[in-house]
Amino acid sequence: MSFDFTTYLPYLINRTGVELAGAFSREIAQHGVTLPMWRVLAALHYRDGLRISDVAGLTSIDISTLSRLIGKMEKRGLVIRRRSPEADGRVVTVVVTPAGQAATRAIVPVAQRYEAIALAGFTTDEAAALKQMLIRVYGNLSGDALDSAA
Amino acid sequence: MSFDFTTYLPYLINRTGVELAGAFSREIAQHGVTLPMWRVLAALHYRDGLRISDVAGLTSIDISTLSRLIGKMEKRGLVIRRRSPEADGRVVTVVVTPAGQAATRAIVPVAQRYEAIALAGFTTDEAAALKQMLIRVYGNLSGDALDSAA
DNA sequence: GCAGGATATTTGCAAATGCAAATACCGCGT
DNA sequence: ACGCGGTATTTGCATTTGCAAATATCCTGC
Repeated sequence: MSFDFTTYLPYLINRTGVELAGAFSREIAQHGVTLPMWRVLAALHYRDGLRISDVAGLTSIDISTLSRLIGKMEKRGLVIRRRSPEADGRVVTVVVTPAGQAATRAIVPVAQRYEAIALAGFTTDEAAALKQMLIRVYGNLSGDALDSAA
Repeated sequence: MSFDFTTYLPYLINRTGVELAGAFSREIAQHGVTLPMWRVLAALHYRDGLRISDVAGLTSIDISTLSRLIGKMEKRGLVIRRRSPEADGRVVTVVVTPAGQAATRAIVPVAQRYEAIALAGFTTDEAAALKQMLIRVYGNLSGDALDSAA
């Protein structure tokens, strides 16, 4: 049973993610935003007015967790839930408030700094290659590939 | 405020980790083991009889969460807590039982299959390069680099 | 125009999580 | 031998999480 823990891809990804999340979380707490909240803000910065389910898809946060998280963010004045009566009445879209935009503006430089720390010593090409490979891995995992394997 | 969400490293790492974890968890549940439990088993497969704090370091699981997790694993007969009276009496080491070994044997092939799925389309060199880069990133994050940045 | 199945979100609930305080133990200095 | 700061683990507690069921709305066929 040969199994080398230390070069096992899911392990390497997990520990890197946890480490990244921990340090970053502590710092953005000063801006009154938790890490999951930042993820939502980042998704909405990419495109404002997304539906809850779209935010879930982008952030990999469970949709029920997200529903409650959006509630908290609403209470903190970061976002607003909006139901459009004209469109599909089941859909809730999430819109960033000015306060949410301010929080995003404050955190983006922190986020960029952390990425720079993570990629210290990487050439531009190396960093791009790493990202591209992670995108490929994600592509391999999403959707049907897994179902057929199970 | 330029910030491209879709090529932001922590984002790419997080979503890949979540996707990987979700599919894999569902499958190993059939073996009566949760994902955090598998992480512990994998760490102990690497080296049996580790201290709780060492397992925490290897698995990136919080030490208090781990204390309770080990308790559950003990109840399921996967591992045993051991306090050696001769050595430092504060230390608890964790030892795998035959049932734990059997579970590990059952899951290792599943784990390998998932890694293969994740790395589908990668050459051996590419896969090695990806892993090596993740190890470098982790190195950049652990320890002092972050303190000086905060 | 209405029943019935599909989709989007919310809510109930039990379990997992992480921080901080408590506990147990070590070893040094006196 | 004793107290004291330091380390390893556990426990208390409030929060977060995710699955499954409930709710609300939509849409198609009749």
